[in-house]
Amino acid sequence: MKDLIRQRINNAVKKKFQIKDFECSLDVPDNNKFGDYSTNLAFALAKKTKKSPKEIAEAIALEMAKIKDFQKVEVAGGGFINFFINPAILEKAVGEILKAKRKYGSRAINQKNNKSKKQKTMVEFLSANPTGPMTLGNGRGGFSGDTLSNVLALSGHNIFREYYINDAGNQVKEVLSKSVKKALGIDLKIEEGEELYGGAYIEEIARKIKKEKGIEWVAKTHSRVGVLAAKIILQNLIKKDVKSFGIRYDNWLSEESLHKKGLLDKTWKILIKKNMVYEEEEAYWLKTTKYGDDKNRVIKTNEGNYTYLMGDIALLYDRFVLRKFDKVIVFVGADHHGYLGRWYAACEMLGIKKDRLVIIVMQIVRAIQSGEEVRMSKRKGTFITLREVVEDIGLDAARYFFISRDFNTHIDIDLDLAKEENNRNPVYYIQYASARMNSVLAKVRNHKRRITKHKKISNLNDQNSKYELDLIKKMLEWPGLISEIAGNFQVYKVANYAYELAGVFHRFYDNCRIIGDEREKERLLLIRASKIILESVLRVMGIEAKKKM
RNA sequence: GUCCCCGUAGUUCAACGGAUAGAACAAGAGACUCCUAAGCUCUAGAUCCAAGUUCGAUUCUUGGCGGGGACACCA
Repeated sequence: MKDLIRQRINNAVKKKFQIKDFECSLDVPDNNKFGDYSTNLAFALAKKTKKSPKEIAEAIALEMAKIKDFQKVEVAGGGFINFFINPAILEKAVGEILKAKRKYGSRAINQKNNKSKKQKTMVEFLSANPTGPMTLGNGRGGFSGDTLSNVLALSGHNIFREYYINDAGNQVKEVLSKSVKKALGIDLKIEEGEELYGGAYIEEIARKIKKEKGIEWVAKTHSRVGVLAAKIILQNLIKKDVKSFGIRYDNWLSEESLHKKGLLDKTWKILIKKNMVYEEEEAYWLKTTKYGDDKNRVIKTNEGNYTYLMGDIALLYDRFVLRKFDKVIVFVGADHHGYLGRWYAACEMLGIKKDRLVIIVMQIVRAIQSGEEVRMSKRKGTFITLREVVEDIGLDAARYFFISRDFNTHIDIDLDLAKEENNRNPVYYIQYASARMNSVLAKVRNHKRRITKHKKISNLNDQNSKYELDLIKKMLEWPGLISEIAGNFQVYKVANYAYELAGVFHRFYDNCRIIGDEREKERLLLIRASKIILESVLRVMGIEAKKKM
């Protein structure tokens, strides 16, 4: 719909002012008195043409009013052009929804003739360290990453979901090892200031390892204790939760596997060859400042070990060069924002255009309980697991909560309040709309056994169908929203849209009698269409479309 | 000290640089002989401060103030 109008605008501007290149907005105004769509193009063109916005707007409006897609084209507010869509167009659009069903809005429908290859896109999200259960904060990346993947898939990307397991570093090989040993009462040196993982889960894992391998093995083994513990955590805690939260992955990639394949050595040689490494104070440094980083980074320590950065670079090499992804999107927490510089620099060193790497930085999630922040620390064993929260408030509510917030905003969750106020979670408002749709359709099925088959809705006009029109217009925003989010990654807009869609549906439902009304046929079609859209939206968010409540 | 994010009704969140700053919850009022009242309708209530950019700034720039996070030869 939007594309269509934009095209019409371009034609009109070309005809009237001979201008091809210009930018202007095309929005759905908040207030429907300003039409179904609105543009500011007259302001944009005012400078170029040296005419007043009003003059320009009137000329364009006059031209566009000739097109029968519009019922009315108006100039208002000193130069805005407001378009009122002809209801006949809306009738047709509903037919398209009913025909396309769950594919409505996907690229397959929008661009049938586009044979260009799908973009091969990787989304890495969650990637919680295998040193403990997933915490509350992991919910943000987990659910948003999952949702973004769904949106991108719908918009025509070839999506590959990957979880990166940090199983090769100190945290696992040293800290986790020691933590397990300590839990088993094995004597070991703990340096001052060194913090180990604690809490019940460590004890449980320690017992399990002891049972499997024997205490002797644990006592005389070093890093492999941690590696084993990480494996157990990944298997018994993380993968299990991920599955029950409805999150899917195409691949679980272990950092250790990159080491074993010799990818770090290989990437190291490439960097040496490109003269990107220098030696100073017995360590090796990477010249990341050459590509915009604020300082150079150590890449091999004076003890001869690669730093974590080397692993990241090998990972970039693996994803872009070996596995040939066109684009890689990575979700990271705000505590990693300082790494962006070196990652982008590394990309350029490897000859990878840096816009192929998209890093989404999510702000921190904090938990408040009894008025105080709960400091999450796997080491102290004080943390709130994502599982606890999901069990408390339910998966749908938890998903909605995390998905519905912009990544740039900080989230404080008051746990007491969250439980108490859970029944006010917007997700129920949305699911209630779904339940109402299903309920009406079920009733019709029972009485008449068959829902009318024809797919055309007619006789729409402003007088008798304000609520119907509002519903249709909202439905038609869905395809545009998918492509918008595929471009700007603002996943929270899906959640907002779901809420708005439910809202126009509730108002329609309350104001328009369906069964027994003279417009019954039309309204049933509307319900079927809105069910298609709402279910599509909920599917993207991984939230159940309830049939009953 | 340097860097990143945030500051909007009492509270939680919206608003590609656009028109009268939207919702929800909390407060107050209203409507069911009819498809689910977890819904609908109405009332009251907000842009942290100061300059700048321009037809127009919650949005962009600069400087404050306030909150959060990051600044390792750890990961």
